[in-house]
Parts: sequence; structure tokens; C-alpha cells
Amino acid sequence: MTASSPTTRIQMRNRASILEAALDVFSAHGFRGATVDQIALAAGLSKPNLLYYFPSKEAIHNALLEQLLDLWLAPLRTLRDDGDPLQELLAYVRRKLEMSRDYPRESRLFANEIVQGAPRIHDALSGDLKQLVDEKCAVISGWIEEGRIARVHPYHLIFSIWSLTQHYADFDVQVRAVLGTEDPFEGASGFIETLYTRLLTPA
Amino acid sequence: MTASSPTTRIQMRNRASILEAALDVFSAHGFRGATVDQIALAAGLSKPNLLYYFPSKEAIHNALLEQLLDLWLAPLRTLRDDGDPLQELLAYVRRKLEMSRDYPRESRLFANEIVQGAPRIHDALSGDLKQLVDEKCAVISGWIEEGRIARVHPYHLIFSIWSLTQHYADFDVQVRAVLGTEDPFEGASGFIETLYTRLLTPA
DNA sequence: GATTGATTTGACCATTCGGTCAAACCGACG
DNA sequence: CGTCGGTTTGACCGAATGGTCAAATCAATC
Repeated sequence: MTASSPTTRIQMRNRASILEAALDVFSAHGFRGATVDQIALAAGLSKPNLLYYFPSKEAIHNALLEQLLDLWLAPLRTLRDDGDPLQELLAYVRRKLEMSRDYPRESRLFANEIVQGAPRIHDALSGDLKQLVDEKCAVISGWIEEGRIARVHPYHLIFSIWSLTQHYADFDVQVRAVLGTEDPFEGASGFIETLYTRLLTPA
Repeated sequence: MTASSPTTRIQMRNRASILEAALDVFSAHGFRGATVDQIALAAGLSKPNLLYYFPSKEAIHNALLEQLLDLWLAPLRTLRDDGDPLQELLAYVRRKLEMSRDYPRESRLFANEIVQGAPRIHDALSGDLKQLVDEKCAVISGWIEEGRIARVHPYHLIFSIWSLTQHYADFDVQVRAVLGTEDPFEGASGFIETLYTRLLTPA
């Protein structure tokens, strides 16, 4: 387990099991609400064995958040400044909604963290995240100045995409309680596509 | 403290202090993350004294959620089926955004609860909430059939209003980290109004 | 199959937390 | 002043929790 020692097959398997189990438990109960025993049980390990691979509960949480930030920002990173602006933005929205459908636990892990003030990732928010958003908003502003999409506040446009798409992961129980048996993502994708088409198509 | 005894001045003051403090602590740390000592300290009481007014931590939480559901659904309740459809919906959006600005703790209390599967209010969601939404969606569907607003999925329209407005309370730290010093609600109200005007104005 | 390092575990510890209780305190009212 | 119901508190309890450790077990290599 020292830095110089090779990573064995068992280490890889168990680390993966732990992170998988921790994602389950942290996303469902929050950091404080999750217990090490719960995570160990879900990972099929004893508590001391789990703590042989990660030094503390917080270390597991940090590892999850770190590995997650890349995944979470990937869709925005792929927004290209060439190509048709509306199509680029709609493609971004689609990718983001797919993330909510395919990675709801990751979405809720973030939601838990940010709702409670992002104590553990505040630096990443005002650092990497802000930088990426600034960059992409500059691109959007360029499109607006060229008259290729309607004039809207680029930052709030990004926020709206985040909130609309993540809502279906983070507030899943509420959405399903109201919709009944209807598949949320079916209707959501059509609705959201219509919304941004009407919002962004130049007058 | 029995049911028949009158509610004294001290009781009213302390109960209010406790609920106020509990709203602070629960919204910032979630149910599991909050401690009775924290709440008691914030309320200016000792822990046993606090437990003299509420039988348990969960009882405080329940009292908060119960009293909150009414406040939270009030804006939707006031959506009238007479009057101009677009103006009615825009007024609802405005009221909802004002709630996020003026009651961010309440919003986060709900967010915490729902993100973690709404274990304590699931019945209210598929009961009162669903009923109210069904009712209002019927009104919106009526407006659509009459051609007075554009054709959109009414349920997802409601969801979009919830997510867009509550985002500014629930994800406040993230929004502020990205925006810097700019006031979020300033830009948000203009953006969201534009969004729904363009979405809902008949073609 | 013996050795050696990696892995696993049961027992244990200190702290935190929700909650209890008997005793003390306080204030209104006769 | 005395009394009595309502209020407050210090001391305490049991359970849960994050984490430790020495000893046992396992697996790869010689």
C-alpha cells in the first residue's frame, strides 16, 4: 500500500468495490448520514478491511468527488465554438440529461454536497468550474453578438441547463410521485429541447 | 405542556426559537448531519430544555416540514384559471423565485429531504402535492387546447419552474462561485421571464 | 513447501449523540 | 410569605460511530 509498491489485482478490485458502494451510500444519505459500516457491508468487506484501503471515511468521499468532477464537467468541455450554435447547445443539453438518467447517484452526490454549502469542494467551484464556465460563456456571448442565437444571459443559460437536467436525477422521487408511472425522461427530453429551441432561435 | 393546558408566553417564544434554530441547522447540514446540541445552542437553550418542548429531534424536523409544505405550495395554489394564461404563469414564476430569494433555508430543507429519497414526506408528495399539480396541470392543458399558450407538456412545465427557481436557493454557493460578485437574482429574474415568455407565447 | 509481504479480522477504544431524570429554580397568585 | 405549576439544568445512560491494533490468514514467489 505504499506509494512505491505495485497495485495488485486485489487492491484494484477492492478499491473499485469500495468506491462503488460508497457512491451508493453517500448519494442516498449524504456524507454525515452514511456510516463506514454501511459502506463496508455494501462493498462486501469488514470495516477494518475497508479502512485498510482508505485511511478514513472522508478520504473515500474525497476520492469520489475528485473522480466525479471530471465526469461531471465533461459534457460542457465538449461544447465546440465551431459548428451551429443552437445545435451545439442542444447537444450539450442532451448529454447533460443523459447524465442525469445514467448517473443519478453521481448527480445526487453533488447535490448533497452543494446544498450543504459545498464545504469540501468550494475551491474547485470557484477555480476549475468557474474558469470553464467563463470560457464557454465567452463563446456563447460571441454567438449572441454575431446574431446566431437570441440574446440571453449566458451564465444563467448555463445555470438553467444544469438545473433543468439535474432536477430529474436529484428530485427523482418527487417527479415520479407526481407523474405516476409515466417515464420522466421521455417527456423531459422533448420538453427541454422545445424550450431551448424557442428560447435561443433568433427572432 | 398537556393538551388542555394553555400555551404560555414562554412556550410560544421558546417553540419559535427552536423551530427557527432548527431551520438553520437542518437546512445547512441535513437531518442526520444536524445535532440536537447544535439546535439547542442556536436556540439559546440547553439540550434537556429543548427536549422539554419537543419530544425528539425527529419531532422538530417533522414540525418544520409540516409547517413548510403549506408555505411551499402556496404560490402554485394561487394560480388562477381565469385571467391571462401567460401572465398567470409568469406571476407564478415570479412568486416562486421570490421564495428562493426570501426563504432559501426552507428551500434547502426540502432539497435535503427530497434528494435523499424523501423518507419522511413521501406520502405528502404522492398525496397533496400530486393532487394539486394534477389540478393545475388540467388548467394549463385547458389553456393549451384553447390555443392561448403554446403546446408544452404541462407537468414538465411545472417541473421546469420548480427546478429553475429553486436552483438559486439550493445551489446558491455554486451559482455565486461562478458569478462572482454579481447578484444572482437580478439576472435570474430577467432570464427566466424571457425564457417562459418565448416558450409559452403561441406561435 | 517454506518464506514473506499483502490482506483480513475480532476485539477494542474514545467520542459523539439522542434522550432521561431527579432535583433545582422561577414566577404568578393567593 | 408560601405554594404550586411551569421551566431549567447538571449528571447521567446506552447505543452508534469512526477509527486502531495485534494477531491470524492468504497468496505469490523462490
